Amino acid sequence: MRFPAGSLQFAADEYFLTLTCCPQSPTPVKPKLTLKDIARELDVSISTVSKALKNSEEISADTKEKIQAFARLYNYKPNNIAISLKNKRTKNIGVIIPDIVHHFFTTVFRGIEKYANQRGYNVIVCISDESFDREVINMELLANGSIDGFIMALSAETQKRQDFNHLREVTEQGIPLVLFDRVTDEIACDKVIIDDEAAGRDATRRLLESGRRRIALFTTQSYLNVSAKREVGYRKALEAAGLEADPDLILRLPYQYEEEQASEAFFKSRTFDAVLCVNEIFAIRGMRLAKKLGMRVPEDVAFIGFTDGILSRYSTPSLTTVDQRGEVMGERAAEMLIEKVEDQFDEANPTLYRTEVIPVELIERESAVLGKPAGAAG
Amino acid sequence: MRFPAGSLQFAADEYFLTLTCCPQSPTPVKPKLTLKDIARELDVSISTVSKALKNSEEISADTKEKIQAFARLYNYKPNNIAISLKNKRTKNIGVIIPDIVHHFFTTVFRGIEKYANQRGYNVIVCISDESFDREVINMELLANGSIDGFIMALSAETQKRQDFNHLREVTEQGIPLVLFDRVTDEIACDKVIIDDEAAGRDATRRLLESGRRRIALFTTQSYLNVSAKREVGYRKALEAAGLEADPDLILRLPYQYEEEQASEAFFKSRTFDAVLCVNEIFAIRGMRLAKKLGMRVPEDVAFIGFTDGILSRYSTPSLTTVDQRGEVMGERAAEMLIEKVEDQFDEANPTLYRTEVIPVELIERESAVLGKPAGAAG
DNA sequence: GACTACTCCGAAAACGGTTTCGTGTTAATA
DNA sequence: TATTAACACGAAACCGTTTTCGGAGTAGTC
Repeated sequence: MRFPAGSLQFAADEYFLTLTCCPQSPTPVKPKLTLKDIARELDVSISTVSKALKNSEEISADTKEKIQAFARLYNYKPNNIAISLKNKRTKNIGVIIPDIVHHFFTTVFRGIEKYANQRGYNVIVCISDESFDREVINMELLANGSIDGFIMALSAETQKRQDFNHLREVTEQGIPLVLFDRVTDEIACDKVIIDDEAAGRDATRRLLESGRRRIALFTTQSYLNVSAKREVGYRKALEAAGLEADPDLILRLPYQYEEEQASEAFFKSRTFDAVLCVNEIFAIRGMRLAKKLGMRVPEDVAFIGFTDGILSRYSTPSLTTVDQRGEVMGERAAEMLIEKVEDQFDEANPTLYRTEVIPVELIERESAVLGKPAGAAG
Repeated sequence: MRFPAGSLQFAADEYFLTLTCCPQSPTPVKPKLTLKDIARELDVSISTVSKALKNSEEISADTKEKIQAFARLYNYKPNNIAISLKNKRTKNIGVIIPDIVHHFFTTVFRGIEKYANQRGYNVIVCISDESFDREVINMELLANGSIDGFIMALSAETQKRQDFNHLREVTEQGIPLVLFDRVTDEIACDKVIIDDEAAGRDATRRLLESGRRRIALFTTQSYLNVSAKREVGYRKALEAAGLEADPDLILRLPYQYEEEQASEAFFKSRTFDAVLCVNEIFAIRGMRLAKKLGMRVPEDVAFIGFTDGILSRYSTPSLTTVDQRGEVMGERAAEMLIEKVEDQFDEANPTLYRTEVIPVELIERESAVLGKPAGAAG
């Protein structure tokens, strides 16, 4: 069956009689149309079809119209995979994060997805689950052509091991990489972070300014570099106020702890009037425990956390917290990555690697009443 | 530069001297090795290399060893895109969800990612953001070869419109589809759901059994079919207890509401001793308001929510809630999808579509003390 | 009538693999 | 010594695009 050349009418049924192959699925499948199919039906060459569909000057108006009409009628869509192979770019970006249930990563992810999607990119996610091996495996898998670039935050285990060969390999292959939040100096690439030290310092300073004097710190094991930096800021703020950091007031908890023994003992054996927590959950659990032990929040003890998640907003009292601006981080990371990716295809412009610091914001709620910041010296 | 045939030693530096092209990036890039490169270096044909690397019987032990050693040394990894094009399968699955920040979807997603990854599949996520258009656009984009199948939950707007042509198109093309949670009868495909009606009924019954008599319902606009089903269950439980559902005790809130006026008015003008909420946030906000208005939870008013998220666990009082088993749903959805995908490549076995109902679990915490379930008639 | 110029289109290579089939070489067999 | 089978490998098609290049046909010019 052939269509008369020049005719612009096609009978849909007829056409699919030729294409529909043996119905093997519950519903007979319409196989996807290819350039070859169109070329065959319209008695032209594949190259002509390809050019006509991109409105090339090379093709006559008549032929273009005919081909375009046919393509539209049968809803032709080019095969992404073939285009990827040909162009050596996939319009996919790989995202590797330690955990998706953690609110902060979720918001970063949303920022990435939002921006990438808007630029016509898709996002392939892998969750390392804080495991070095899964991070490596997933990266290697994706690096073999599936993606144009990576955005990632290092797993806890990777940070503990300080082994970054998988990252090095990827960058050496010329695959753009953007690290966010959990980054390392060992790898030269674009980075998006917040100034954790400044955030820790400012939060502590605001507590001091509001009259608190004995400020405790609830933090994680120190190999998580963001926690370590927040602790440095905490110490600096105390020093600046002429106070000494009391090691007794620092409680180091496992990243995901369940029992409350350690913290309860801590509460009972120390006196303090404020707590800085390196994340939301530590803060919520701390507040709960404080209330259980008869302290009032914020009157007796004030709490400041990190991560403006759902818990901060809805807890009672609601949590004063450092908003890490996850969504903004995600958007910026995606923007930096896509810029690098698209530069690759232009020319050789040796743009240097940048580290962007996203300004954080202290959101004041009920768990710590701070008043106006004093002496906001840059 | 050639390697002496039969030699198993290769000098890495030498080799890359030939491959390294003009250093155009900050660090000179090592281009990825292809079969062609190996063939050229080892003076064999591309087909021989391909076969040797898959340990084909056709190739002599000597040659295989030589080729495999070379490939290992230079860390050859086949190009995923090329394989996808050839095999017409990508080992990617597309996931389209309305929202990633919502805890329930996050856990489902984790279940999907976990199972898929374990089976060697990657996950491409698109967020519809509850928008019909974004759902359609993303689906069409991915359907053109990027993925082997879809897992999705319908956006709110899609459910409101009842327009499912984009789903129909995809299934007609023979692309496997699994719907979860927010599903529709209009489309024939695999589905994974919980029995929302039974969950609503059982939660209500348990409240009745614990002595509550005036049970309110906090729900969303009714076009979200899961909410509607939970409401049906709620009504049936009341009927079964010989009570009538009081329309005055049903509060319908916008899906994402901010002001608390409506709810506060509701609290002040009605008397009730329990509340069933169709999600976690409604419950948390309800409890907060109740406490603010001087009611004790659970003594004066008990709360049961849906979704066992982070809020349920950490709120004060912690929330008694229906665990929707997001992770299990995700795993099962992925399992069903991959089964369908891989069946396609075997033979034509017209497996019918299944709807799997994941049993839910009522997690009893502080906000509603229920005691043992009475008369657990199946 | 020969030359050029332009229009319109097709052949073919390329992307990086897989796979079928054919073929040259060697060794075993009659 | 001729026949055959097994072995080891290569040529080529294929997946679905893009793109370069060349060529056929027509028209215009002198």
